[in-house]
Amino acid sequence: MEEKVDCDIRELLDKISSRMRRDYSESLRELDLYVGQDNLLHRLWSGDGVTQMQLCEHLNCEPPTVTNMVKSLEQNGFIYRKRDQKDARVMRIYLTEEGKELEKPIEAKWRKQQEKLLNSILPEERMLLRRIMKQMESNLF
Amino acid sequence: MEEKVDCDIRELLDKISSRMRRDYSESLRELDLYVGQDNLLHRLWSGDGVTQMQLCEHLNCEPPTVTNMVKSLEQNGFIYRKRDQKDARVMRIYLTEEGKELEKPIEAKWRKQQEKLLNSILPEERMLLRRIMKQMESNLF
DNA sequence: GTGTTATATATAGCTTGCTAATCATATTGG
DNA sequence: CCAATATGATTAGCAAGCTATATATAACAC
Repeated sequence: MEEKVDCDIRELLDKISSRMRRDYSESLRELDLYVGQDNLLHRLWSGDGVTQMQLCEHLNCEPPTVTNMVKSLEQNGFIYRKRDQKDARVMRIYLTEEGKELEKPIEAKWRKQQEKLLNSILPEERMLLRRIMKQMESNLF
Repeated sequence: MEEKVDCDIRELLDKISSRMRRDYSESLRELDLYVGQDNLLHRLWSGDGVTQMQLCEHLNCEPPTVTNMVKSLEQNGFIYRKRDQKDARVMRIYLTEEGKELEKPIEAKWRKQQEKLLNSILPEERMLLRRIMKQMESNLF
């Protein structure tokens, strides 16, 4: 019985996240972005000139993934790359004007998505949910 | 303030699910499977001879995704395809012996993963979490 | 019965992710 | 100073996911 509840949680998490990703992905296409690229841009909005390794850490993904995302975002004109002056191995990533302009529309989409997700869930429940999820996060890392 | 809490929830969900997927993916490689394929097999364990459209619905994904997954699983010898007798458009998917044998090891991995995820979260909290997530699920669909 | 429309699957081409292997540059040890 | 090692990024190749498009078959309309 309790086993079943736990199992539902794993499945539910899976369903919710894949559905969210799908919805969100569709919504981002309006801005000529793919899902995940918004997170990379998010990191840049709080400070340009970051290395790809730093993006790896922030996105919690592997270097080739960042290489691909950066390539795609550069081709679409949202960012540009510049080789570091002191260390020629390092690429530093900067926002273009177009990239900077995405901050507000993306934030609006985030807000919209979280409103949809949390609809009719009470503030106390949200607090509790957040606490439990924090615990789950630390369990995984 | 409350805005911030909500935002954390969206981000947390994203982090948790991507981390879970990553861990799980790595774990499945021991069985020569890729993440997502276990869900397809899961549908077959509760009844063979399903069409690809039915798999689409169960996995909540698009037809080309199922085509690719089925191709990969067939090449690895876990399933086989047979054209329907009455409707020549339809492909029916069946488990091979190898595919059937995966049920227990995969269930073990599920259990292990959910134990890791829910570590130190109390039964009452789990019940509540499940209820809130059910609400979130219905918000999205 | 033939033409049109609907349905099931497949193909092409894209991005996100991964791993394994490669390349270029830095750093460190002798 | 030069060899060995470490580090940052890239490339190749794979699977999950998508969209748009194509193909084959079925069902429906006239």
